[in-house]
Amino acid sequence: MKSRQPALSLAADAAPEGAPQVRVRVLVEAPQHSGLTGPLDYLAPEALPPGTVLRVPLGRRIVTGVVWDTAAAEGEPAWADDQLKPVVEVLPDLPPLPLIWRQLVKFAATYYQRSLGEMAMMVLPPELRQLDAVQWGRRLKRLTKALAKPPEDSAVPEALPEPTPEQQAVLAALAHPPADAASSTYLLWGSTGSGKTEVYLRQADRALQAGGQVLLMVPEINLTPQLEARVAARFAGRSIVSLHSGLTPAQRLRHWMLAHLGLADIVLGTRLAVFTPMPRLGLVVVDEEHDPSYKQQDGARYSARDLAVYRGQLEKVPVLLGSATPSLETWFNALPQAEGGAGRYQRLTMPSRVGQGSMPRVRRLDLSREPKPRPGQEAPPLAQALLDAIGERVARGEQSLVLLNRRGYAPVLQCSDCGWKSECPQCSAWRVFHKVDRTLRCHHCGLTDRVPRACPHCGNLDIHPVGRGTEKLEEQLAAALPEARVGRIDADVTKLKGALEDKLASVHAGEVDILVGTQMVAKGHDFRRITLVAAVNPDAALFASDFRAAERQFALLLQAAGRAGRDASVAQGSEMWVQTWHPDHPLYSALARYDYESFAKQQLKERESAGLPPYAHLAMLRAEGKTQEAAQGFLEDAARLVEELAAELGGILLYPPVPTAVQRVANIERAQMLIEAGSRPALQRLLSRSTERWLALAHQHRPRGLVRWAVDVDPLAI
DNA sequence: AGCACGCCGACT
DNA sequence: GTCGGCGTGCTC
Repeated sequence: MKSRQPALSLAADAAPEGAPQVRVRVLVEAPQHSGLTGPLDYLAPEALPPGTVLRVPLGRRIVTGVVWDTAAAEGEPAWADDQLKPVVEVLPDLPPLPLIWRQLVKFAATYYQRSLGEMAMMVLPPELRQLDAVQWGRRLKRLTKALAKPPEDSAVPEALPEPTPEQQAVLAALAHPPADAASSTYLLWGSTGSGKTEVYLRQADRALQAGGQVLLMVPEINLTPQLEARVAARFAGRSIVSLHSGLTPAQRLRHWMLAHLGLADIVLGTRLAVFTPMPRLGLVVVDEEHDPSYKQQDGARYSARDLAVYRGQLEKVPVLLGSATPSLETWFNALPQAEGGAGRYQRLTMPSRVGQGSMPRVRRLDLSREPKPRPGQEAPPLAQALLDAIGERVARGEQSLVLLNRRGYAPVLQCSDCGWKSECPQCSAWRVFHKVDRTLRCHHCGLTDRVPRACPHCGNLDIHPVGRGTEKLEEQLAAALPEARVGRIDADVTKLKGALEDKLASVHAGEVDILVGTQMVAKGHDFRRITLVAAVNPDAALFASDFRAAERQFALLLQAAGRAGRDASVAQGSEMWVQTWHPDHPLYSALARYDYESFAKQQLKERESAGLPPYAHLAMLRAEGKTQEAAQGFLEDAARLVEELAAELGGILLYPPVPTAVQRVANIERAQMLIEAGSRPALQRLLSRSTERWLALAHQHRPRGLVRWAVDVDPLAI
């Protein structure tokens, strides 16, 4: 039996004569609602430099922490020495996290309204937070032993392609930035296939030659194996590490440590890599900077692209943002002031495709002119003309890519007699019919059941699918074009490890004539033999309530179009088909001309008149509760609590709370309240003064059924 | 978040 | 009589 003593004497007893004397302030993992927002005081036997990673007692456990600073902030009530617990141990031979890392963490915590401790610990490799000093020592020993082995140096450096005139111009501009440049953040605006990657690689080479490290960020690493391969081939003699959530915890720790020690030359990673300490950082590249995956969608909702820009300024190193369809924020920042933009970034342009490849011709297919199917007759899977065009390509041995952004066989199942629909019992959403395994699956909470034989409501045997997803499209195409080999790639196929690679390999090997897929296939993959891309149902985005839907859709369609015609020999006849009820919509006409610039101009005009980003700054206060009233009740009180402050700051609008698009997920009701501000500083001031009040308010609302709440700064969707 | 304490229902 | 449900509160 363990005898327990009062905590105070425990600390005093544990400290031997003359031992721990120095106070250190330590960040530990402590979520916002814990009330522990700043660093905690501990005693150490000697002064520990800021950034030191150590283990400290917290309550009844021992946790990992980071030394933040040494002096207590003024005005903060300091704890008495005899109330402090001693530091347990320091992780040996782990260099302190550098000043810039701490500045970045501080900025991110402040900007995204999270506690310092949460932010700091969240951006360290999860494995590091688990290890004590002994375990850490063992890991480090293994790491150094592996490094002692001489690197195999068998790689033959590949012959460099001659840069195109456009690439040369961009590289020259990067090499000689104007002396009066406002910043060293660049937007590399280059059409799909214009050779942006070659610019990244050459610029990376320059940074490496100058003794620097390179941080190369990509949206999703498993979707861009080709980039990884190219980097590896180009820099064969260099140490390249990857950082993303798909690594094992041990790998991730090892790669992070190599970067931190300055032993890795290139870090290729997803959004979490933006926080990797790199002592010799010389260049940051953010590929496909418009991609929504750069925004973290839970916990601390940071934008890795925006933090990369901030980090570049901190480190005084150039940041290269690359895209064919930049986010409107970035576009606005790169637009010269003379053209109504912010003129913050320097814009570099590469309009042409490398080699003889050209973008496919865009054909808008007007669905309103299609013959209506006779009653009782099922509509063809695609408009006849499109079906014919695909058929011709099958006959010629060319490949087609058909995009439909909906997984499963049918989005809902319905009873023809009583009208029952396959509603999810836990969410305000339909459960999707998956024919492959005959299940009904909720795409929000994951609830899965076998498809019922008969209607669960009235017993009728005739329950039928309504609408269609990729599974059904695959089936329909196979039936309509029996001579074609049809394949499918979506999140369901990819769930199995290695399945994506297998599937892609079979497409590349020419074993598939028609590839059906969701948006994930439109990203990144370099398909040489595809000469037709078709978007089957892209109209939904035209009228979505989300103000970013059009921007996203334009990027997606253009990216999809970029999948076709990569090979000069087939580029001539390649086509991008758009099946639409609104062929004259400005989005499609801009797409048909590959005119991002005028699309962006028109979108910016709309954003300006609607008071939306980049002309306004948004934050979303989100709440989850046991009932919708609980969630909305909190938001109403939250608004009331700060409306005076908002009025004082000026230019701030607090919108009424509303249920979220999918109101209930896993039996939790969700609501949100939009906050709009004319300036970023005003929004920041409001939020920083509000979060502490909301914290206390949330406490009062807990018994009333509030479950969770959070602030989302610069939300992607509203 | 963990992890305790604390006060009410069904079991060896 | 105890095991255990999760409500409330604290962690330098």
